Amino acid sequence: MARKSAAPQRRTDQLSRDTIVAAAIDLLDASGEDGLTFRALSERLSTGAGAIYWHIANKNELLTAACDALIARTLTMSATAATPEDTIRALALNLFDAIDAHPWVGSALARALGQMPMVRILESLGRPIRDLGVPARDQWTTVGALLNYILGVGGRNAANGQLARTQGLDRSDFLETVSAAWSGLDPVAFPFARGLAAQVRTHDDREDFLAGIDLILRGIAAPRPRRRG
Amino acid sequence: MARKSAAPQRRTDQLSRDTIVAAAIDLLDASGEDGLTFRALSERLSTGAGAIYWHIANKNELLTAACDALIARTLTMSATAATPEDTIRALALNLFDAIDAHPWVGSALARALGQMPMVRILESLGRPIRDLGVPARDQWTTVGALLNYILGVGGRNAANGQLARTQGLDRSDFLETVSAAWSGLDPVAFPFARGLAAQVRTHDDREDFLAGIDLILRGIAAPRPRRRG
DNA sequence: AATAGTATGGAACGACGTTCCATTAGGAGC
DNA sequence: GCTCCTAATGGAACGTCGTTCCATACTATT
Repeated sequence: MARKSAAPQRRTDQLSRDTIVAAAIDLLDASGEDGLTFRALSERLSTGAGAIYWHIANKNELLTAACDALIARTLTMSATAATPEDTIRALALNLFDAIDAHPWVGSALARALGQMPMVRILESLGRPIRDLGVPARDQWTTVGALLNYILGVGGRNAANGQLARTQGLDRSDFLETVSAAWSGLDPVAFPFARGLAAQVRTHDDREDFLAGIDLILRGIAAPRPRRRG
Repeated sequence: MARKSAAPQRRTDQLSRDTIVAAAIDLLDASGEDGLTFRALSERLSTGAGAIYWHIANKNELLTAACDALIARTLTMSATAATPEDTIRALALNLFDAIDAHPWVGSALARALGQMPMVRILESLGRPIRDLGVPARDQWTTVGALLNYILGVGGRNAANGQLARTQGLDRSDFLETVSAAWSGLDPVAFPFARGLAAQVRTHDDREDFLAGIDLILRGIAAPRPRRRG
């Protein structure tokens, strides 16, 4: 007896949130931010968009979940080091490497404001910050400063990855272009940027990131000026 | 004599890049990042998408141009203050206020890597950093740290604005939700975040931002440890 | 066997960025 | 004056996206 349409073949294994998140991470790693679409996801999981939406509210939630899975994996690697400073340094470097390897994490983090992935990072930074002797009333701003710095670097890294993918030029080509552009800036209006053009070509992102962390750590250690009132 | 189709009525005034950028800024301010579409832009300028594309390469370039116009306007307001520290503080606060008033600038900045708006900020930070006595070899990382911190805050602000617009809840509602969520976290796994839940509700973004700038300034002023090698 | 709730796969909708194209105004050369 | 050429315009059309909808099929529970 003929049905109205051919019956769609059903899967035997159940689809699950974790399966979907794992597939999303694969897609993001393979094709960048733009690679995560419900069509590509459907094909990869041999299903339809509707089935995915049964487990996931929307794309943003999926992106945050993928980001959280990766951040959680990254943070569990970070053990405590000899000093609180070294713990923070190691933690920050682990995050940098993770974001560098998966640039989409940078932009996903920025959109996951008070949610799990950020909370995890906050928590991991919290203990060493307390161990540094930062008084309770300063802990909020201190961890915030570190977090914002890391987010800033992460966001830049995400933009870098996105640019490289869409423009099709690799990192050194891009840096060469920027360096040349800065060299050609008006020397009266932009003397400082002109002077930095050479470093655009030769700098090392990872070293610079760590130098920034060290700078902030020095700021944390420095005595605070007396408050007003 | 009848033509194939009604002749489209032509404008007498010329469309220009500046006109388009100005209209884009209006749309972004009025309706957020998602408010800038070529359809809305076409309607506002009483033209078609094709005419806009004659002056602008693509949406990303338009967004960067809008961002640059606003950043340029913001930075020209910033005069030099009594001390280099105060100059940096004033500059950073001007940027914060601009991003706070126009949240889309935060995410536009992140995507405009080596381009004009970033160069402008870099340049404005460069002079006071030199005046602080930062040696030439450290200026790159120093200005980078400040820039990344500002970008991080900007990105968070952008996400905030986007969230508020799409979810339809205002800032205090959102903070209340986050604070409640953090209070409900597992006290064993997340003691630090739990302890910060109250501050989520009561903190002041602008003050915290300035506290972060001060922290970094203290780090800049602190003596650097001797290098290896 | 009947039913209710859970889960699936794919079609359809509306909106977006971008491309294409027919058309027009304005000036240069004659 | 007229013709050409180019800069510019306005809107239709294309392909893709996130999301919604719905007919269908499994799986317990009665």
